[in-house]
This record gives sequence, C-alpha cells and structure tokens, in this order.
Amino acid sequence: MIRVVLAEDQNLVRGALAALLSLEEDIEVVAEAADGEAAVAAALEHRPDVILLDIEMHPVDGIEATRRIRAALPGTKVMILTTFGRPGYLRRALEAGASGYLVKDSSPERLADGVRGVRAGRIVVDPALAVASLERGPDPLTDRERDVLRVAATGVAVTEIAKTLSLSAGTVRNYLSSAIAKTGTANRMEAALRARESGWL
Amino acid sequence: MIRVVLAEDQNLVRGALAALLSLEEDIEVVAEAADGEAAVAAALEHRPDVILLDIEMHPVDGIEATRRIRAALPGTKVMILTTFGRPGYLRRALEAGASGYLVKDSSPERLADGVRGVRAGRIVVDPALAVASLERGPDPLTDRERDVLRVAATGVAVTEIAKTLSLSAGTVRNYLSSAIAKTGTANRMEAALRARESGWL
DNA sequence: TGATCCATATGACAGATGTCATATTTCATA
DNA sequence: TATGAAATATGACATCTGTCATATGGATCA
Repeated sequence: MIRVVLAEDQNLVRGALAALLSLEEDIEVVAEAADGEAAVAAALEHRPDVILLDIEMHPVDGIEATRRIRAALPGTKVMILTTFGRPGYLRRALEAGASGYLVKDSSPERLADGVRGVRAGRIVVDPALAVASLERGPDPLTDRERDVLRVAATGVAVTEIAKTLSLSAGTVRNYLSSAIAKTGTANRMEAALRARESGWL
Repeated sequence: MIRVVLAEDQNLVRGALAALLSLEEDIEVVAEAADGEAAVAAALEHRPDVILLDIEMHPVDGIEATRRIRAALPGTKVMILTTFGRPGYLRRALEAGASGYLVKDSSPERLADGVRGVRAGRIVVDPALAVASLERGPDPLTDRERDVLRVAATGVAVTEIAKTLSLSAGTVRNYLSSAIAKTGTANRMEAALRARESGWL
C-alpha cells in the first residue's frame, strides 16, 4: 500500500483528486492539506511514502514545502502537481528535491503511475516540459530584478515600485531596464509576463 | 438518477471530478468533454439533466457553451464550475442561462448538493459572490474599450495595439484613456488587470 | 427630428518610461 | 588580494503614455 498525503488549495479539486486516487487498489490518501504549511505538518505526522504538492498555494507554496519536507523526511518522495508547465518551476522543483512533476492536463492514469514511479525511486517528468526547461536555460535575473518585476507586474508606476521596495526611482528604472534587456522584450510588462511564463517569478 | 455531462479542459481535474461525482448514489456522469464545442455535442447526444461547465476552455468557453446548450435544450440545467469568482463571469453566466455557479474552492459536498439543487429548479450561487456582483455593478466598458484592453494586457505598445485592431494610434490612446477613467485606475495595465478581475474581459 | 452615445480621428502638452554613462560599496571567489 | 558581480544611486536624453479639446459619421431612441 502506498501512503499518500495530498496538498492542493482548491477544496473541490483536492477532494476530487482524493476520490480519484482512492479508486486505485494500492494507493491510500492518509491526509489532505490546503497549503504548504499544513502539508509539512501532515507529512511529519503521517510519514507518507509520497506527498503530492500543488505549487500555487499561499502563504507557503509547493516549492518551499518540498524543501522543508525533503530536509525533515529524506525518505518521503515529493511529486509536484500543478496547472502550469513552466520550465523554471520544473527546475526549481527538482532543485528543491522533488522526484516528480506532473501538469494537471495529464491523463488520470499518469497520476497513479507517477505516484508508483516516484515511490519506486524514479524521477517522473513530462518529457516535453523537460526539453522546454533545457531550451529556456536558467533564470538570468538577479534577485532585485525579480523583486522589481514582481511589483511591476501589478501595473503600478515606478515611484510606487520604489516606495514598496525602499529604493530610489532611478534604481528601479535601472533594474527594469536590465530585466527588459535580459528577457529580450520591449517594456516592463512584456518582461514581467515573459518571466512569469518562464517560471522565474 | 441525475444524469450529468462534465466539461473541463484539464484532463486530471476532469477525471478527478468524475470520480468524485461517481461516489454519489444518485448521480451518474454519462459523458465528459474537454472544451465547449465537445460539451454541446455531448449534451445533444446524451440529453443530460445537468451539464457542468468550466468557463476557461478553448476555443469555445463555458459561457458560450451555456448559450448554445440553453438554446438547443431548454430542459437541461447548466451549472458553471470555475476557478475564478469574478462578478462579471457570474453575471454573464446567468444572462447566458446558467442555473448555478460554483467556484472550485467550494467544498466537495456543495458540488453534489448544487447539482441536485439546479436539477430541482433552484438557482445555486455562492452568496458572497452574488453580493460582490451587485456591488461591482455592470460592465461600464464599450466593446472597443474591451478590445483595446485585451490587447494591452499582453504588454505591447500602442502602435502594436493599433496595428492589431486596425485603428490609428491616437484612437487607441483615446480608448485606453477612457477605460482607465472608467475603471478608476492610473494606467492601462491597472485598467486591464482590474477589468480582468471583474470578469469584464 | 433632435439628443445622445459610440467609433474613429487629429493635434498639443505634461509627465512617465527606457537607455546610457558613470560612480560607490559590498561580497564572493579565483 | 585583485577581479568581478550585484546593489544602489544620479543626471541627461529621446521616446512613449495619458489627457484634453475638437471633429465627423453612424446608430438609437424619445
């Protein structure tokens, strides 16, 4: 029997995935969690074989939860399950110690097979996404460029970004300029959108 | 027995929801679809009591599918099931003829209860969302303002927007200016984000 | 048949944005 | 320890953006 903890922030989807996994003879969902914090707690309490983590959870996301779980329970395998096939997400998930990465567009059979795969020690990754990750290359942005882009993505003006990050307006424009150059885009918004789609934010 | 057709574009979520609904004694999922087009076809073929529709599907979305299904099969009840609790979505869904609107953050029990509710002729809507919809008021944007905002949301410059929509650059700036005024925001990007969050795009 | 709104357009102006050159400080690393 | 990268800052310049006044033609509606 493979014991699984399931972490996903949308109640309905979480319940549905639990129902789906419960149809498998050899898989048992021993706990559910709605965010990263609760996922770590559930992992510590139940010591599952595999933990399924969504990435987009607040306040603690699936990547950070992966890091904490791998540190505390090296024997537990982590499988990421997310809507977004973003190269940067995959890279960060693997660096954080995940053994698997599935997008929610995968077929239901692949989920159960994936759980069995990581349990057996394999790395389970969508091949197309792995290729995209290599093609895109690593994140070229510095920490501050990322910070500035993240705030810029909300549409606020330079002076607002500067206030938010306690920087001078000129410095913010410098970071935006270099982020725009590195992403090969024409303005802050395209840079932010591109960085997001690459999984860098 | 309540016969249900389920339309949702993410395979894994669709399969999981089907598994969840199948746990109910009185509900039977008679067909699944991955987009609006297929949903309409499945509805015509299977004549279900209730059809569950995600909104975010391509190329035909859940709102458009609702319209077509209501026109062809007035007896079939439509329930929208979406990630986004956007007031404008709710309004448009009801105008298109939907009987229910649930966000994916709802509890699993509410899904089955909701299906029974719309089957019984009730309108099933999250009360908080209904209030938000009334507070926000109807979409104040003109067709062209919406068009321009949609393109602007991709981050491109005015000349690009103008080229895309076959307008002069000045006209585009006029529309952007009035959209910014109507949304009470400070620039095109905030206007686009706000319009999107309101469900106007 | 006016009144009003929408779609479209132009010109002018002030302010915001993106680029570039340049500079200091800190930190890691060869 | 010297080198380089990152974080931070300023000033200057050209271009882009948002606003406003104004105009025309079509649609709708009382």
